[in-house]
Amino acid sequence: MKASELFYPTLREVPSEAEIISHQLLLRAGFIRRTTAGVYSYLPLGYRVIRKIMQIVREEMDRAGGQEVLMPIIQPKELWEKSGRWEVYGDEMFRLIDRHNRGFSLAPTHEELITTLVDADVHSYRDLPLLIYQMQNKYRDEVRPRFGLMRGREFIMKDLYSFDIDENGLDISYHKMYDAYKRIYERLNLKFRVVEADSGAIGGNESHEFMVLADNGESEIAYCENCNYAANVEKAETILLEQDKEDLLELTKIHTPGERTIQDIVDNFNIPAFKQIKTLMYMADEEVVAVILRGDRELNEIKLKNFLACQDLYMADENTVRANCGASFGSLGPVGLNLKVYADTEVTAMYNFACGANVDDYHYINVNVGRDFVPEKILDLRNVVKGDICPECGELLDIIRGIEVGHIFKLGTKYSESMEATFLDASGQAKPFVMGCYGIGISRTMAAAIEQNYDENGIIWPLPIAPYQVIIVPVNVKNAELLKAALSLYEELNQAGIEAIIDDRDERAGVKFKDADLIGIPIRITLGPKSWQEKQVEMKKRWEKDVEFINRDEVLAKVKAIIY
RNA sequence: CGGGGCGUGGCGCAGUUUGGUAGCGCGUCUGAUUUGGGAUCAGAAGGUCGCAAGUUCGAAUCCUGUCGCCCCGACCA
Repeated sequence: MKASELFYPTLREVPSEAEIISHQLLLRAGFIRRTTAGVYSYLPLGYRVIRKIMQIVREEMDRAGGQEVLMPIIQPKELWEKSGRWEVYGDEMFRLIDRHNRGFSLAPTHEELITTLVDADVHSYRDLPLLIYQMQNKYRDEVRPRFGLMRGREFIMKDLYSFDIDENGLDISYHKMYDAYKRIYERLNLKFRVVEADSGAIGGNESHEFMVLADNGESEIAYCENCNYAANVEKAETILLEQDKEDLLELTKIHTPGERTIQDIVDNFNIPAFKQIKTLMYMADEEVVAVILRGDRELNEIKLKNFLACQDLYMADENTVRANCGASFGSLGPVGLNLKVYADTEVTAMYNFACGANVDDYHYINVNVGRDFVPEKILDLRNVVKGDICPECGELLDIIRGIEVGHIFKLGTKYSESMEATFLDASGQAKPFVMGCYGIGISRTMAAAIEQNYDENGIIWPLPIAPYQVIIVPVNVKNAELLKAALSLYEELNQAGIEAIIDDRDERAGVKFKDADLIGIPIRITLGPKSWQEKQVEMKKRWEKDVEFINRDEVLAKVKAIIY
């Protein structure tokens, strides 16, 4: 491709809408343009990257036995009513109405449709297993789209759905996908980690997320260097260390006027946070419940929600709190509380701690579990932190950040049951398909690749997904001999199947270098007047600082050596 | 949905408090001089100031409404 003909409008300044690096660079380098909130056009360079990612994903899906299909994005309301998700999805789902006043969704995912589709034509266990996938736009009316491609309202996803006879079959399909996903991220040349995940609203039990590691990733990953344990902090567990027992002191109520936070009590009563208890009030559907944690811990709402198996979970407002406890936020505690109290496991290892007294401006000290109150249930409810104990091996956990680019679930029969999708097994019995679902955010992967690979000059594309592999820069196109030499080199690379750009624009060298760095082409070949007299060119790898002078005739071989 | 902010040429912004000929930098076009890390000089094009309805002799500026966008939070692949 000739740069003079390529549509890649680069920007010198950072558009004000872009907050994170991938968004800024994608805009500046002319890869994408915003159409409306959370919706983007992919320009030629951006779309090339998308296609490369798709191609790698496609090859690995096919290798694992997947079959690609294309399904509608516009889907009838009835489909979603059948599974119950017309309600469940709420405002997250784009909805539209046709001229006959019929309701439709812009599909956020395709479980309903694929299940219906397979059910219509697959009737026998002999036709299973079946692995069907699609790559296309999906829609989610995010409350707040942000971070460019990272959290769009329209995004490109690959989703594969597996249909099996039973749990054993699902295990096999699941592990095929697990392996395929690892291959994909290895081939994309991204640093990633596979983590145990909460399966969330989609349902099912086993679930893994594939995280591209990046310092400003949205997800936190707890991992163990020692044993490979890795889990999303939403899911990560830890082990309770045995504590020395203490003699139980007498429960005492103290006056704490104006003290509302854990930190207040730390500051003014010299009671460390780990000797206090934090009491949180939640509305679980219609029921008010209390949750207690060590004072310096954070509640993991997902763990709580999963345990309570409720539809809605949110923090109770002040009126509710006062009505149920007789005091406001700063003075809550489990003692004498007439509500179900769910206690984090760690609380059982605490003695003589402080907490609110359910009377404004009063706290208890020397509170003890069992003697002063009895929790409804003791369970793991907190977020793990750096330094917690690995649940697998007992070493210490660390926390790193990542971007979720892939997620695999075992769905079981959740959708096949609600959609009444069955096959006949060997004994002639109708059975629901046992399903799995396996997603990769294609457009998000593009953004994640940048978050992991950039410098102050721009993007540094991993070779497998770079829009072009080589950029040839004749320093001065008015120098006819130089331009001719550059063009001949360009032809040679093209013939050899190397994807190259030649920057034949009549621009100053500095401009060309800046643009080449910005768009992140991995290999730059520069032809300058001086070295060309020796028939030499300059080769620079985008991810390295120094340049190498090589003979013109070596270029193809050297480039191939880097690429393959 | 709660809180905060912004809509002025392609991009980044000033001008709005106190109404009076719409500005700056970058980019774009023309010419000259330049030519290895976003050149210099000279000239030029390009804006219904988000939209609508008001107040006024006069509105980017004041009032009302409306749309869009951004940030923080709750939510999420």
